[in-house]
Amino acid sequence: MGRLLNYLATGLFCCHAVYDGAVTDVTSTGTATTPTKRGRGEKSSATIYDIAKLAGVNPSTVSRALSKPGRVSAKTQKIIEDAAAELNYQVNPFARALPTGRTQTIGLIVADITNPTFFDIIRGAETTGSARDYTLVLAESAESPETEVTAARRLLSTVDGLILASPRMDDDHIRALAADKPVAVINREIQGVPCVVPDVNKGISEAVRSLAANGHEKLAYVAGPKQSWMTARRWDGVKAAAEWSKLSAVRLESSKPTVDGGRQVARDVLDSGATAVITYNDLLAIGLMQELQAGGMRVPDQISIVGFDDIFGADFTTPALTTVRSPLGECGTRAVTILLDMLQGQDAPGEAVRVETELVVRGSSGRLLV
Amino acid sequence: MGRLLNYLATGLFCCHAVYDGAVTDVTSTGTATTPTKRGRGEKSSATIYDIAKLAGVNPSTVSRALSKPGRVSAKTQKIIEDAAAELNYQVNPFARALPTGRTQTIGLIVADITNPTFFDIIRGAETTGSARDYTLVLAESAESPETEVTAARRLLSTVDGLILASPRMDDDHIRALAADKPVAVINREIQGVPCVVPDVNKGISEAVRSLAANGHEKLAYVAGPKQSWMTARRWDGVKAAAEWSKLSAVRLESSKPTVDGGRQVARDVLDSGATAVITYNDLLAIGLMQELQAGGMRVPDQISIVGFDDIFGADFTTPALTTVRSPLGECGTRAVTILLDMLQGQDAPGEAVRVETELVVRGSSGRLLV
DNA sequence: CAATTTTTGGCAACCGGTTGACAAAAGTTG
DNA sequence: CAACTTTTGTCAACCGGTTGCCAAAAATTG
Repeated sequence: MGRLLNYLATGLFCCHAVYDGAVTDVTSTGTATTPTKRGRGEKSSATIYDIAKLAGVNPSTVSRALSKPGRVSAKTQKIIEDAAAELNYQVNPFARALPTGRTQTIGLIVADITNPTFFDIIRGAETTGSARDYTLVLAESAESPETEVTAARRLLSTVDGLILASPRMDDDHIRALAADKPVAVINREIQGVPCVVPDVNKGISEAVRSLAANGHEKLAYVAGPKQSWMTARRWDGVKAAAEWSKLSAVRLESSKPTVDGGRQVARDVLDSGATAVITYNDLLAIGLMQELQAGGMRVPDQISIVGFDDIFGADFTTPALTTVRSPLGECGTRAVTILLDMLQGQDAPGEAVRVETELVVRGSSGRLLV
Repeated sequence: MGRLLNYLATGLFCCHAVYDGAVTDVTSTGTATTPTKRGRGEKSSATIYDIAKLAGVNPSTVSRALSKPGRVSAKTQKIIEDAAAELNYQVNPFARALPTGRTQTIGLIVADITNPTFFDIIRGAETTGSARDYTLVLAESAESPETEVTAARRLLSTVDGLILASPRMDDDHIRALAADKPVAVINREIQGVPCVVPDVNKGISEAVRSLAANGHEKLAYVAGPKQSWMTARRWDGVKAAAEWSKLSAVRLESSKPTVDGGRQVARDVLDSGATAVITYNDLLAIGLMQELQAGGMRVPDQISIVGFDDIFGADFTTPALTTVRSPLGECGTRAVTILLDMLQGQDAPGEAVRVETELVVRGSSGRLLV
């Protein structure tokens, strides 16, 4: 890498283009009145100067007509809009961002693009953003707090606001970011920063109650990454619910929150003597179930398994996975809504927004047959 | 939506920020010598003018030092770099893009972000792009040719080059795009446009040969979407391989290339009398297998199922899915490489780049027990 | 050491929008 | 109909880089 490329941004962007009209024919290669061409020979698109010339007004009037509703008379407005449509005008986002700093984009940082947990968050955020004409910029932190901080800093200079999904960095870093621009956090609660968190208690209570009703007495919780705020919340929930239902609960650690991590923890699960397991996420549950079945255990006859999140593929397994569903899509939607409202000058919600979790009963949990 | 928002881009971006040094401390909130502040009160970052002042040179010299290797003397270069490091300088991508048109980004259009088939392509493209200091911009077409064309046009104005993964639009549209800026296509072959396509024949031959060896005589192929170029290639491959192995092959249509579509086609599969099925993709295979098992069929004893692509989750099923793996990650990598080479003035490869497919044997295919 | 070539840095214009200040035009009111 | 207020459009500066052109400085050559 060149010595100076240090200063360049790199990475992965993705953009679902929504377009609600105004362009008559995207396929046409040339227009009747050719707009200004760029020196480098590419056919560039029309500018507000082209429109101004065609409409017989000043460029700044065009700018106002196109972005300040009500600032120009209806008559001029019409003329300009027609000219814009005729020239097939599209704003140059760079030119707009340069003086204003506004980019019509919001950032979203996730730990791992390929982790299905985040799909729904991304989807929800994207959809909600699109509906309000915002583009979502998503960065990956590769599960590393340092990378996450760097990515967040980098992103913050390019976007109007930032969403952190299951952040791994510490509270102070997040507050520092929030001091610069609007920030919303998903899956973690931080004083002074707007947060959207699934309220795990309802789903966990349902799960534990269901397990108790099926004759289980000893419960194991397979934890996720230590830095994850959620892994602690879920364990708290499990402990509390188990106490309430008079079950014993033990916490086991996993090496990583993946299918592989689930396989590796199978030994510990067996050793613990638990007949029911709740895991930090679905991937762990799937790996665990595979390994247990490979070792001859019957699910759910001998051991019940309950996952967390209800990710894509949770119903591919046999038996299909019982899981506590987090409404991840809704989290994404809520976070974007909060952020955009803040950008429009509204206050952030005083305390964390809670969304409900619920138990999805499938085949991997049930009555204990001894 | 406002009357003028027509002119705005909306959507979803994602960006994995890679950073290879130069910034000493991303966490520091204030620097010793405060750079220019923006009117709106945000702490904005240093500009080349700040650097120029600090280094005692002209801004244009700073610009050259930072982007034209070898244009300034080593001594000045050093002074400027030090000043840049001290001020924690980062280029303003908008300011750079405005005069040059170069954005250091490439576009990638996929049919559906949540379709796991594309994960590996995205990952591969992202990784390769990052390594060469390019940002990937990804757009979703929602499986619609029209949306795809619109998204492509929109994107093309913002990126330096475009990658189309499994495009649904027709050849002429793609050629029109390619006339404007560098374009590379994945999963489809188009004369005159650089393409990266998995060579399905090897993988399919292996699959069919393996099925024949296991005593199967009648084979069904469950096709994907009509517009998909690949669905035809795969059927061609299956037909040819079946003929070679003296199997009979029948083509069945699916309503959509999803788990649900797979479930729906189960009836037709049974009616066809085939004892082995190859599907257009893994999702179809998984749905089909679920439905057949639900109906009491034993896989693979009574019917063998082979999917396509080897997506995330293909091994969640019981039995795990046998599938023809497309090296999707490699496709992404290759496409980006071609594109970046073109951007550096190299010629596009004269004909399609082929990557190998291979059979991954898991539990869902095997000997027919009658 | 003068003449010539090459290297290096500065000037100024430009990319395509936005926006504060201001004046002309239009509308209101007494 | 004059005086005053409001609406509407123009001017010009600015955002932060890039780059062609030119002259000063340095290096090379005779």
